[in-house]
Amino acid sequence: MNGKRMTILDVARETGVYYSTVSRALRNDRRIPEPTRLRIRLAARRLGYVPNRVARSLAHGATHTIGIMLTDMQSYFVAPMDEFQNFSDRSNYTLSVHFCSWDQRRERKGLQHFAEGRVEGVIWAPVQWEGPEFVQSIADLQAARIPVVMLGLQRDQQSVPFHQVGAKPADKLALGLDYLLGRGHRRIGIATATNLNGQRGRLHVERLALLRGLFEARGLPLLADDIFNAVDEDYGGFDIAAELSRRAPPRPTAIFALDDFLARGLMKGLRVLGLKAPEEISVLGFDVVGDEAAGRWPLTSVWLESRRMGELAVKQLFKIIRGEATNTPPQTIIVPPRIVEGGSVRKNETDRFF
Amino acid sequence: MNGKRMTILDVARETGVYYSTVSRALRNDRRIPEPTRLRIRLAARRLGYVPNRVARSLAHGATHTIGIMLTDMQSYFVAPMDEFQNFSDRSNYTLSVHFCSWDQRRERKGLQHFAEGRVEGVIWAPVQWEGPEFVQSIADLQAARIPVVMLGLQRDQQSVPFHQVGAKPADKLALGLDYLLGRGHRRIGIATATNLNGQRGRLHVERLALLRGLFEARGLPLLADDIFNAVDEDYGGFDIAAELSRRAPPRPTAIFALDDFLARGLMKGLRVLGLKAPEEISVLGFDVVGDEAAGRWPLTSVWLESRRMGELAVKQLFKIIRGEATNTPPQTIIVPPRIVEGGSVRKNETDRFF
DNA sequence: TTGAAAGCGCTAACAG
DNA sequence: CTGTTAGCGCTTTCAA
Repeated sequence: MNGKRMTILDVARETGVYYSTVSRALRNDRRIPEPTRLRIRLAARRLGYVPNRVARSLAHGATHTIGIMLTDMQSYFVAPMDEFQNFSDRSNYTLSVHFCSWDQRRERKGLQHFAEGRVEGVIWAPVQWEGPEFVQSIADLQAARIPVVMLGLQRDQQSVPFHQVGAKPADKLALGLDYLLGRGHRRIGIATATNLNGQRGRLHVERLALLRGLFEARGLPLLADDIFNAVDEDYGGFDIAAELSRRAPPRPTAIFALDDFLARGLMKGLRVLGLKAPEEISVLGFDVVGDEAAGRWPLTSVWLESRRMGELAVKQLFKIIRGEATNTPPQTIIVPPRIVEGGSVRKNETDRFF
Repeated sequence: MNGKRMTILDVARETGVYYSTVSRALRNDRRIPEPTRLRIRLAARRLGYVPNRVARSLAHGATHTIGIMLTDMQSYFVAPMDEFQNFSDRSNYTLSVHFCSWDQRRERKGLQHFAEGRVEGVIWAPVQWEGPEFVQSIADLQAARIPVVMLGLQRDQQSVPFHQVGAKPADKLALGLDYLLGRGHRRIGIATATNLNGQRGRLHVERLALLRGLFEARGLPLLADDIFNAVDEDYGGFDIAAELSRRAPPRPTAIFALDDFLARGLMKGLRVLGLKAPEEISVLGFDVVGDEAAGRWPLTSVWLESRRMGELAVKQLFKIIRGEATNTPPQTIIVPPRIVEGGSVRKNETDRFF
């Protein structure tokens, strides 16, 4: 149980060849004839040899690893992570993932760890785009000369020396609003949740402000009563649905729900409460997470495009790693907003029990 | 921008000391006098030196890294991950996380990667507890002599040579059922979702079967009509609430909801629909995720205990790593079930080990 | 306290 | 095709 770990030297001794021959055989070097290779591989297996990637990396100077730094373990990172995995699998790279739990100190430590571990690239969705920790993290990464692609966009877009991949909230909101206008809606309500704690609440504050501006810019009235501000973190959409069903017309003919949960909860709530969407009231979602393929929700919505962002980010990173793109100047890749129309509903549109 | 990376040799040259002195200074070796240390650190910073952990690991033979292999990025892993992080931070270890997306091949590849990267320990929540890939993964890990703690319990509990930390579904269900009986309920309904795809559906099938057995064992009748089987992945609890509100008494006085989502959706649905819980109907949740501290839900429930499991797992792993526990025989650490009433802890048995 | 030297396990350039 | 050798960047004895 406690024997020393095997090395290529042990395998060499066992097979009577020189250890560099073992090294070659194990890496399937075609210069070693097939039978010898096989013999060596077999011996390696038998001895329980496990290649040492630490030594390997040191020797040829490449770790074949990329670091992923994320704020937390949320569903919107699932699709991007999937893209990272697929792409790096194909390129024979592996991922090292860190979650900093929205803690900038942890984030910085993690990035340093990546640098010291000589990952060949980093994809980073930062906690914040400012502050001393942020600036320091950037300096660290630059000192370490590691290619970095940021997930998201910095507002002013000037001070970050790395590539960025993201979407502009204002563009997405404008697209959504104009979509509703295009469908003839003139009294549009907003479902939001500005009082929630943490990042989600902050996002809602930002979105509501932007949207207000867009209403104004279009000369569209926005009644205070038509802003539905949820306080239930998980089922706020339901409460809004209940509120709507209590209201007699005239009421908004459409609701722009400013996040995924809210939109879906609202949709479901309206259905359960007997208010027909979209006949009696339309719902437009925002940043809906998930794959179109799944098409689980008959919910028309401004798409989050997280998979697309992930894909673009990892592709860009590998471009840099492969030297196909100079690291300067850093590019800002803006993912255009898109509306996905619901209706591609799953079979069990009508829920049933048995 | 494209200069070579600095090494301790560069720092040594810059400061005029021998490179081993630099190595010592950088690791805060007290044999190097304070002023020299400072001078060296400053020079290192100035040159943009970043220590090379690959080389460091090779030299002293310890990577100070532990590998975490998880099935996917779900909320029930958030608390355990937090425990892993906290504990390894304190021990000056770092985490390398992999998600295999319920793909056993990916899982195995990832574990091999851990082995080749010489992680010092692995915490592993397996996709399945059987099958050739599983067996192979175990063999790999054993060959690599890596300490492993499994998250979860194998049903028969015999064939896995590693420590396991988990809870027994039957115990948890029994605790829940007896809790309801203790509160005087005699007609108890079940909210489940056996037809969902994937792991969640499978879990429901298992839970429903176990619970049926428990009803029988207690001579308790279980009406077919009182099994509410949701088909909506996200808002099934709502549909069940709607169904319940349609039913005139006599109806169940309590519903045992067999997962977190279902329970919370049901609870919220009942409230929105005007059925008072628990006055008119009681809801007992199961495997509710989250921190008691948050106490966000006034939902009495059999707790998932994921944080506790994470804590026990990482502690056990470090015990092995530190040699404080022999790796044989592997222990099975069973986390006792617990009911949390509306966010406050009810019962806390001492953990049993076998 | 610091310098010198021997590795850690492997890759890769160069001979043979 | 295979052996030889020189590192990769660092830690860690062992001297001095």
